[in-house]
Amino acid sequence: MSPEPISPPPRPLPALLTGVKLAAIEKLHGRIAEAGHPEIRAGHGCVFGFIDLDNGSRLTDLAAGAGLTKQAVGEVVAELDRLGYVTRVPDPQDGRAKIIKLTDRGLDAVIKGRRIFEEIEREWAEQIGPELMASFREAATRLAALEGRATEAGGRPRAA
Amino acid sequence: MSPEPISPPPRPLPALLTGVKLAAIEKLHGRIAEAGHPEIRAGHGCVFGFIDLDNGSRLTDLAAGAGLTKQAVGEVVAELDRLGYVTRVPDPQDGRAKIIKLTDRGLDAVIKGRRIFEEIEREWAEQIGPELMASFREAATRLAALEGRATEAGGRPRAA
DNA sequence: GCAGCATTATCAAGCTCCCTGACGAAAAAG
DNA sequence: CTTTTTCGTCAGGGAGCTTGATAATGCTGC
Repeated sequence: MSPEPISPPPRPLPALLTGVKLAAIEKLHGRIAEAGHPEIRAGHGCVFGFIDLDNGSRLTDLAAGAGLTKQAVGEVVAELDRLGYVTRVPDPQDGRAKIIKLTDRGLDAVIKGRRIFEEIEREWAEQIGPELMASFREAATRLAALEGRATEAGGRPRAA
Repeated sequence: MSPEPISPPPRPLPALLTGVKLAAIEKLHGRIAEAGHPEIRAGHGCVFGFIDLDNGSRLTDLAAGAGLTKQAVGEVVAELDRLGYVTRVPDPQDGRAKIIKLTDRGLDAVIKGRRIFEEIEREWAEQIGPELMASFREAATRLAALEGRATEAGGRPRAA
């Protein structure tokens, strides 16, 4: 008797999700570069994804939202400041804090980024059907909520 | 008049997928540790996920499958060797190559890992409904295929 | 049979991203 | 006023992956 081959492997779900996620991020950055913001990298999402568009945010709040440390987000903010996407102004209410606010350029990038996300989802919906795409989004939302990872922050930094 | 608030943000799909993926990986590693393999880390997937269970694989093939460089995978293989999950034997057909083969312990880990993945999917199906879960998987599969990322490898390492 | 090129695995160095730890300044609590 | 907490930042480190270089071996054409 042969050693009873154990293959074939089932498709691991995490691998599929990684593929989809990477594809989305690739598309986003390609198009956002074309749209006039070639310097934006994936790592900037911890700021763009959580900043208050109207009033700005404090570093601590950005870090909590993204589920990263203040140091990590602080470095990203410093870079975005250098690139002209955000400014840091002292908080008039609190001498320790600084308010991180989007510049016009930064706001433009965020708005375009959101539009591109919607665009990508629309394209995918055309390819696999709107109902399936809607199910995909709903399932992802519910599973993420189930596991206590509503947005992308779990609570503590990188809580593995 | 106020500056016309632009919020609220839509839920970004990549963030949701990241959450789901992280949750799955967390669960997997927690349970695989309980199942007798506490040393296994997420990074080991580039070997366990692509190795030929029956005949073993060459480093080059593992790297190609995982979409990483041979150096990166080589380091993981060295660690798994140290831990007793794989062995490296010279390829009788090719003096340059070595065949990386799972030990009994390694095979046990892979099989248990697969079972746990199935288990997690089953649990999720109970929580959100089998039809929705099936749709989720189907959509993920088709989207990953669409974007040329069938498994998790895109071709070249980290092709961003 | 041998020269030239491709391929295998590995060594070395570096980069990116994120963490822990420690700190001065300011606010909040007592 | 003193103590404790919070805010942002500086410093250092580690994990994970990259590019570059190298020795040994295989393959192909002559």
